[in-house]
Amino acid sequence: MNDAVDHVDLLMTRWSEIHPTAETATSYPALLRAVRAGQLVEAAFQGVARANGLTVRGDYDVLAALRRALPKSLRPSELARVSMVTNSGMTGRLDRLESEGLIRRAPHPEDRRALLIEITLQGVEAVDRIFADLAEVSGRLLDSELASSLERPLRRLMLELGDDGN
Amino acid sequence: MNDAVDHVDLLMTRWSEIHPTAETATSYPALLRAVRAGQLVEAAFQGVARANGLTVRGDYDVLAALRRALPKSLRPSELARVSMVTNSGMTGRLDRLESEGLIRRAPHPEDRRALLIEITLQGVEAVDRIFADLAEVSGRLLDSELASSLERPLRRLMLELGDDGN
DNA sequence: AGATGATAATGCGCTGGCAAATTATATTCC
DNA sequence: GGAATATAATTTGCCAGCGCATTATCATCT
Repeated sequence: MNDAVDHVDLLMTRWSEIHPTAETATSYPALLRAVRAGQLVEAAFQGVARANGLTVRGDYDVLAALRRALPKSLRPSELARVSMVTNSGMTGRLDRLESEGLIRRAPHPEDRRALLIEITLQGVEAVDRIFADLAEVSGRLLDSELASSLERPLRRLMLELGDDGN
Repeated sequence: MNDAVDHVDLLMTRWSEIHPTAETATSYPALLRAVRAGQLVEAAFQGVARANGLTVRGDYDVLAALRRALPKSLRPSELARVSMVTNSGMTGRLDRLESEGLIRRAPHPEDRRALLIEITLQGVEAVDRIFADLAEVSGRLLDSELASSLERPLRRLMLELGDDGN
C-alpha cells in the first residue's frame, strides 16, 4: 500500500550505506520523524497564533491553560511547568500577555511569594478564536483517518517519554 | 488496549466541557501530540549533542547532511533548506562549526556567489559518534515494537505535511 | 523564637535564529 | 552587449528564552 518514502527513509538508507555494520534500529528514525513532524506542525500553528495577534505560539499555550483552569487561576510556576519553559521564560510571556491585556497578575491570597494569573475577557475571546482556527487548520492538514491511526501510537509515545505536563 | 490517558487527552476532555457544541475533531489532538512529543525528543537529542561538544543539536543536522553527502560537498543554502533554518541562521551555524574545526568553507568552482562546505575529519568523527549515541538513546526511549507501530502513520504524516527536506 | 534551607517570581546577561538590508555574482530579456 | 532581475551568502538589528543570581517569603528543625 502506501510505501512512499519520506525524508527520513532516504536519510536512513544513506546511513546504512555508510555504516553497513550498524544495526538498523527502528527507534531512531521513529523519533526523528516525531521531531521533524513536530517542527512542521509547530510552524503551521505559529502562523495561526501570529495571525491572531499573538507574538509566539507559546503565548497561546499559556492562555489555553488558563482558559481550561477557569474559574480557578494558576500560578506562574504552574504555567511554566505545563508550558515547558523556565520560570524566567514565563515571566517574559506574562509580561507580554499582560501588556496586551490578555491576562492580569493578582496577588496570591495565601502565599505572598506567589501570584495568581487571571485571564481577562479579551484573553478568553482570543484563546477561543485561536482554538477554533487551530482545529480548522488541523483538519485541513490531516484527514481524520490518518489522525485516528496516529492517536494510539502517539499517545503511547507521549507516555513513554514521560509526558509530564500534569 | 493501552488506554492510559496522556496530557492531550486531559486537555481535550476539558475543552469539550467548555465547548460542548464544538465537534471533537481528531486532527487537532493528533497534531498537538506530534508537537509535544517532538519537543520532548528534541530535548533528549539536544542533550546528546551537547554532551558531544556541540553547541546545539541543529549543528548536528548540518554535519549529518554533509556526512551523508560525501564525497560531495553542499552549499550553505542547500544545508539551510534541509535543516529548516534560514540562510542567515545557517551562516551562524557554519561560523560555529568552522571555528570548531568541524567544517571548512571552500569556494564554489562554478558559481562565485556560492560556497562548498566540506566536512573535516574531526567533523566526520563527531557526527559518527553522535549518531551512535542518538541511536543508543533512542533505543532506550522507545522499544522497537512501539517504534514500528509509529513508522507508517508518522511517515504518512510527514508526507501529508509536505515534508520538503529533499 | 531564631536560624537554616526550600520555594516563588523576577532581573540580568547571553545566545541562537529570524527578518530585512547589503554586496557580489549570475541569468534573462530586449 | 547592456540593463534589469534573480540568486548566494552575509551583515545588521532584534527578540524569545535559557542559565544564573537576587529578593522575598515560607517551612522546618532545634
